[in-house]
Amino acid sequence: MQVTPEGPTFTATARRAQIVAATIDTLAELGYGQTTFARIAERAGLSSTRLISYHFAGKAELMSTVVSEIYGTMGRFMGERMAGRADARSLLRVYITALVEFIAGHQPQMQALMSIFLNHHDPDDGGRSYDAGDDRDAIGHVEAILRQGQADGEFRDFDTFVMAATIQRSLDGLPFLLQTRPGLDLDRYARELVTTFDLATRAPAR
Amino acid sequence: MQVTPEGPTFTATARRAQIVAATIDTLAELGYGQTTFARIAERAGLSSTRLISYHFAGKAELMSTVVSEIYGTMGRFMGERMAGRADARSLLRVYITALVEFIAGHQPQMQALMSIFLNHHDPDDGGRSYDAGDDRDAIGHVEAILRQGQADGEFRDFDTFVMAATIQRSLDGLPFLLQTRPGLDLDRYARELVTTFDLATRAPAR
Amino acid sequence: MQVTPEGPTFTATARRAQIVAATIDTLAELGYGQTTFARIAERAGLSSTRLISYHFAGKAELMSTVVSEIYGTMGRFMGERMAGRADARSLLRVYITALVEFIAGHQPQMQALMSIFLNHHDPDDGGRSYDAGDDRDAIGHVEAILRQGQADGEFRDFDTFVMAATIQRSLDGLPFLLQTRPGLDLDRYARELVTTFDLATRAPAR
Amino acid sequence: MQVTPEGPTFTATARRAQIVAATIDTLAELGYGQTTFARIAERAGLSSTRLISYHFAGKAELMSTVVSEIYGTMGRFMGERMAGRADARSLLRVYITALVEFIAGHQPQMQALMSIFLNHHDPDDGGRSYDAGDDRDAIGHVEAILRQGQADGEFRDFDTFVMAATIQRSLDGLPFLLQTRPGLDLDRYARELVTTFDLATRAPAR
DNA sequence: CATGAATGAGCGTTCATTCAT
DNA sequence: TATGAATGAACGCTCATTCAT
Repeated sequence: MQVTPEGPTFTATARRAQIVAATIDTLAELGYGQTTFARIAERAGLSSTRLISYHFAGKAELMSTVVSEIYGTMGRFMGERMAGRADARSLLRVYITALVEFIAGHQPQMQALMSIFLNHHDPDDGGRSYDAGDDRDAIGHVEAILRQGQADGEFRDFDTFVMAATIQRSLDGLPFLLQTRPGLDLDRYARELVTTFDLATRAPAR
Repeated sequence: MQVTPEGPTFTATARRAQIVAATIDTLAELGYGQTTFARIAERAGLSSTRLISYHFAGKAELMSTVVSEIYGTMGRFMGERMAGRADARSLLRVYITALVEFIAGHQPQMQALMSIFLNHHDPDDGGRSYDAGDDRDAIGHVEAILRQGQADGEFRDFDTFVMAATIQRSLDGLPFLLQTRPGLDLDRYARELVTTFDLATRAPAR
Repeated sequence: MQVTPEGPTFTATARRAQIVAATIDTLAELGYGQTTFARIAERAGLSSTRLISYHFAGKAELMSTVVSEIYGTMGRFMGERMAGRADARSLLRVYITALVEFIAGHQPQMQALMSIFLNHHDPDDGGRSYDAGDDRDAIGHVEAILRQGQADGEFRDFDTFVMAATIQRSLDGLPFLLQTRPGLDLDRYARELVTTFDLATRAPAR
Repeated sequence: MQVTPEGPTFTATARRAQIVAATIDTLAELGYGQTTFARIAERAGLSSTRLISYHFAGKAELMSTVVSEIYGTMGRFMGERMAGRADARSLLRVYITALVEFIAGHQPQMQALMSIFLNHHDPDDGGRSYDAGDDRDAIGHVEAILRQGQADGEFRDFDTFVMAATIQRSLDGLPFLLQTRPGLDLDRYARELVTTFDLATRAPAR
């Protein structure tokens, strides 16, 4: 007799993934305000919203699942790209280039994230949005690179927090730019950002 | 005999201003999704939501009034600060410094704007948000400065659109940063940005 | 010193007439349900609905004024046309012909009447509509003619109430017919009705 | 294995029927203007108006369901009664007799129909009421009988449209008459109408 | 005679969620 | 695992009317 380990069934996992995908599309297309269980169910081809309530404890859990899922994918992608880099200038260049590439390839996901960050106020969390917590991670990551560069003498002396926030913002803004300019040349965009922040960060020649 | 031109009464103007102010506060504090007539009325101390419907044709008109009001204030402020500047480096420096100052002094307004831009999809406008149209103006303004700098030989050869968007994003992000770090030194923040974008834009010494 | 007799001012009378006219147009065009003080005021070019409340005790009084006004006009018109007729066949013929003419010349008024009859339930009157009371008058008038015709031997023996109601309904229906068939030949319509009810009512030849 | 075709559940059908019935009663008793979801729910004994919104897409769908339902019942009734009749005089006689009987037995339904026709302006349909479309059907049906009678030489030469409209109006008016005279003898009413329109339509003896 | 301001009640509709299988 | 049925609360908005001048 075989002991089946406890855990979500295959079917359940698939359903959850399907619902998450439909939620991302709805968020990207209609915005947070219009993203209702009814519209998600319609897009996912579900017979009723009941299935969403069944698989997720509530709207909050659904949204945080969406966020986790996207961050997971992004984290794995970035980890692969940045592996084996050592010096800060390379790390920063690769960070920017890779993130532009990821964002370009995951536009709906990025728009979904933005929608959630700016709108989903969790009442149990004192009304705080996700933004504060989650975006700090990204900024922290960049800031670590910048600090290393300064320690190694590669970068000039600037406020690492301000610079990290500026870099992160320039990347986060890409989805909005793409909305206005769908034909934007992304390689060029990455190269321009790399050059801009290379000039802004590097230590002056002696 | 004086002909008094038709127009809104003093009382009406005051009420509208009061409602707009309460709307901005609510948007900043609770986000667009939670900004309902009931909550606005409560914050403004109105007896019922009916007074909002009385003074504004609908939620859309209220929101666009909020946007116009804030943009008006900001435009006047920036106009005063930038008057008399001629060279691009000065203009850019003053633009960044002044906008940081304005944003720091109008945090709720800025958060209200962001809330509206990202959530208020006008169904009559094909579901488009305000963002596309209005933010382009700000980017266009910065881009004009950058182009002038390149034409005058002050700035190096970069993509003015990408650079303008990057600068604008670094400024737009301030409210979020302040939310996380309320004690942020704004003078320093402005100085860091000025330095960063001065290094990133200026023509190399020959 | 002249003693001005008590009573409505000229201005007031004019305003009331203006409001009544706008009400009739609105009723005819949009139906009772859409006939609100706001829409009446708009059509009458009034600055606010307050003027209607000022001149009429309420919606009920406004509506009953509309009814009275139209019935007054119609009564005077019919009275003139039927004067001098003595025999029932002539009276019936003239009644039908004249009423068709009046209705054709007062379509908005007729549609307004229908709207009110079918929709304006007066809660103080036990929810009764105008219909019962007012339409009985018209039927009563026709019935009197029919009774006279039977007494004089001109008409055959039929139920005068049923016949009167049938005749009145055929006339009341004209506005709806005109709505569907704007080009309807009214002279022909009147002649057809006259023939129809002449055949239906007259005593058989001996 | 039996494939059960998709479709409304038994429970859902019952609920819809219950709501439709309550709607008809409310329309008949209070008129269209007072027929709100709240009053319908109250009459149907529903816990909230939400149940109506749950089973019908909106007020428009509810009203058109009411109309369809009544027309369906009426159509089936009339079809049965008129089956097997061939000559126009018989058809007309049966049509009048059967419709009087049906109307007498379905007074609330008839009043509900009238309420809807005269008040439910569909904004998506250019503000047109149901009246134009649906009542034309009834007139068209009668007109066909009249044309046949003329072609067969049974009826004299009259305008079939005017005559059909007159006949239909005399029948449609029955609910209002019954409101004023609840004790009206319906058999007699039908006989009087049959005689009236027989005299009015039949070809003169040669 | 006129009017701007204000109001409570009610409208149809949509929301996320729960109940009962 | 899935689903139809039901629900109370809240939404933006419109109603006729009243207040105060």
